Amino acid sequence: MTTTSYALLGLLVFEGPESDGLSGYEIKQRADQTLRFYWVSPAMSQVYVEMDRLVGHDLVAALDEDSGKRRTRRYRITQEGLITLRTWLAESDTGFPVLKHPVALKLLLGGLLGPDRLQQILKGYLDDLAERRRQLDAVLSGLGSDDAYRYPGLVAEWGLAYFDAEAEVARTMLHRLDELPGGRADPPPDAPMT
Amino acid sequence: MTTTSYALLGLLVFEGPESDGLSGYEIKQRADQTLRFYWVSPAMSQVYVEMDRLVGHDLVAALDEDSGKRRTRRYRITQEGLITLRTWLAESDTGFPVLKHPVALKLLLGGLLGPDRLQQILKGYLDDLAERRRQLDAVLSGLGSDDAYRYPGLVAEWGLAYFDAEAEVARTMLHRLDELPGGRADPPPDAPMT
DNA sequence: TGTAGCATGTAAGCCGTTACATGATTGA
DNA sequence: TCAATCATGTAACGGCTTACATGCTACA
Repeated sequence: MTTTSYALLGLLVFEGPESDGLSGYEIKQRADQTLRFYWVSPAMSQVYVEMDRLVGHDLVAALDEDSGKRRTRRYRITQEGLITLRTWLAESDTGFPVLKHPVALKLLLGGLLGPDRLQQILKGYLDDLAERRRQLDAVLSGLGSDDAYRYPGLVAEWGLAYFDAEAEVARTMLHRLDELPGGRADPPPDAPMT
Repeated sequence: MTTTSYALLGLLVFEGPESDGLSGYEIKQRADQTLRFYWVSPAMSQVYVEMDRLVGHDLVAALDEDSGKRRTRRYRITQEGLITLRTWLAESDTGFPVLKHPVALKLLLGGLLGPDRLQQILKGYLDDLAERRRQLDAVLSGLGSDDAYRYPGLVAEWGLAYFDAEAEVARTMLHRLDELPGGRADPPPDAPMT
């Protein structure tokens, strides 16, 4: 059982006991709306693999629904799944976040690129951030004020704050690069780091 | 060639042309000091695998140094490596950062845990953040004011700003959880999300 | 003399992706 | 009727980790 397994298991919690559950397809959609922003949204194929595993551990119950010629397998969390999830939440070691930040990586090697190009990259990042922020904001609005989505709401706010903080830092870096000497020109291809 | 390959290749740039280069062991140490904070620090074994690959592409030159009975293989970036790296920096699609945030994930499922335990987790996160911040601050101090480390310095400042922003959000969440109704008590094990 | 640090690698295996394969249903 | 969406899966493979294996060197 990986963290991703628990994350997907967690998505099923929000359906409540009287729901039919979610299809793999729907699980993927929920993951795209929530998990994507601070964990990962696993590939469609991986969702099915995880569900098989969870069913194997009796943490999830699968029910096939045949309507016409099409089979839809719906997944619900079991009592055991709920207990296991709660135990994991309370007792597992909560690791430190892992960040893979290609913009920071390129900034590190800025000496090879020069402030100009670096600023282009940072501007691109600002655009991407604005786009993501919009998406997450839409998700937050979609949650409504329902008590059941109180915690997801908090997480979404966390995400928005993170995007805002990143945008501010990126803008700061943009200005810092202006002040840098040796800017405005490409270094020759054999120049060492300056 | 993965992003991690380029990241490790990038570490060699800072050695300059008149250096002997770095041993795999030293590369790992540099990665622990810098890459760790915004990319990954690959396992020792992976460092050697990556170096083999880079040497295979002629982006890195390896030189064995036999002192006594011990062999140390030192790696330097080649001209071709420098050009390839610069091209990658300028032309590769700079993806959006990927964040794996177990604290946010647990907060999402806060309904199963109750504000109390959640606050413990957030406090633990604040401790971890303070520790990381100290480490990164030490790295930044170690860089000195050498021009060669100007960009690494900027990245380190980015990291510090990120840690500070995270700490602030975590503290905000801590207070929000106080205001939440239904706190201060564990939900019964069969309670649905509240 | 023994332990921490320096130094290099191989093997097994997990997690997850992309590519592939198949087909039903809905609506323009 | 065609495309988008719903729906489920298998196969191949890549990237990375952990565990394992080996040995030197400096120093307390």
